[in-house]
Amino acid sequence: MKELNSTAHKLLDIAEHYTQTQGFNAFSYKDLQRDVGVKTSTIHYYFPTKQDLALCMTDRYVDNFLTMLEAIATESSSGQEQLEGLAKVYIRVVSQGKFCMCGMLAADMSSLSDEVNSKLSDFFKHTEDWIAKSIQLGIEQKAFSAELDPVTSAALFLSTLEGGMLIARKHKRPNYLEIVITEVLTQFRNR
Amino acid sequence: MKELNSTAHKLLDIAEHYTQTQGFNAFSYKDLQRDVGVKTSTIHYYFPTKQDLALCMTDRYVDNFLTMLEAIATESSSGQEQLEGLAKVYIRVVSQGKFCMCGMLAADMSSLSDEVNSKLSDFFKHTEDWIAKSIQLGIEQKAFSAELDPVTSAALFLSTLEGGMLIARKHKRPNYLEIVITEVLTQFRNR
DNA sequence: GTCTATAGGTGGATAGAC
DNA sequence: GTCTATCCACCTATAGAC
Repeated sequence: MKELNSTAHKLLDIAEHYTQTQGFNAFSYKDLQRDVGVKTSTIHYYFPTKQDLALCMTDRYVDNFLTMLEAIATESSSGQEQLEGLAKVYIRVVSQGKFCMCGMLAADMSSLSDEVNSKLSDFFKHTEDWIAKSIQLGIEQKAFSAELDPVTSAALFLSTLEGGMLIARKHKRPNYLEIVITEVLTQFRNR
Repeated sequence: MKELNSTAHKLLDIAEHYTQTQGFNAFSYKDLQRDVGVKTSTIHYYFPTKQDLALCMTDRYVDNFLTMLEAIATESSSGQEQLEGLAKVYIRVVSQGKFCMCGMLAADMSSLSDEVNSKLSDFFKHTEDWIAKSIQLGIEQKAFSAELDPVTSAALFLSTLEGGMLIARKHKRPNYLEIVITEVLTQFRNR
């Protein structure tokens, strides 16, 4: 990833916020101009096309997200607590009325370049791999059922996060996501 | 719901297709003009604003969906088979490269009127109620664990469908959705 | 690096003839 | 009910001055 100056980062911040709250096709360079205080021509200086913006935004987001996953895994040595740590992040996002940025871009995938789409697929794969490791750890620690297949269960957990988030946001009820996560974790323990 | 003539239905068909494949903000009246073969002014005759289009589209979709749910419940007297029947529908949709129309509109909720948003919330609530009934039935039939809470598990199942669909479509791998559904149903049996 | 100015296209939407 | 013609606001994007 390139080095970006403060203006570029502010632009990405706002673009990311719009993407998570409204979708990639629901904001314009004019919106960024209003919110950041630089003209649209300046925005084009940093991100010549909106596809470039999407690419940088995705790069930065995925980078930060993967760093955060590492931090959660370092902070907690319990597989179950790692999943709960990840869940907490999703719950906080939805309580701000936002959706997962990559989830939103996945919905808007037809508007995005192959390059961005490929990075989105990687995002889901990496996150799933991280979840699978935590589940594997949880099984070894006897917190989760030995019957679980870590890979399949990781797909289920991630699907639950994304889908629960989509519906919780629609209902404006962050607690909805909390409930479905609690339920899937309970089933991981008792299967 | 109003009675709509053949042209209006064709327009809704195409609008629905665009919504499920690209999102509500990613198609225009010009796209409908090209695909249906009537001028944009004619489309405005049927749907004066794009919000009106969204409303009619949602009404028709939800109507058809709830009818389909009734049909599935009638066809199959097994709770587990009812859930599998619903799952099959979602798998077919994702195998066509589409997302759940209400799921997509839920992502685009900031662009939609309160009326449409309220209908979307109802869609998820009704579908969840239907799922809860099937789970309750499955418990009575000893197919699902007696430990399950039907309401909570229904929220989990619906979240899994929506999230699994979002990710499966991103990966262009309908089988992904099939796997997560199989997993959640397995956990319903063994909890 | 940020600006003014503007091009060229597309968005949703309307008036009025047939 | 469908058309032609058109409006105007907005969109992404560029040229060129500072």
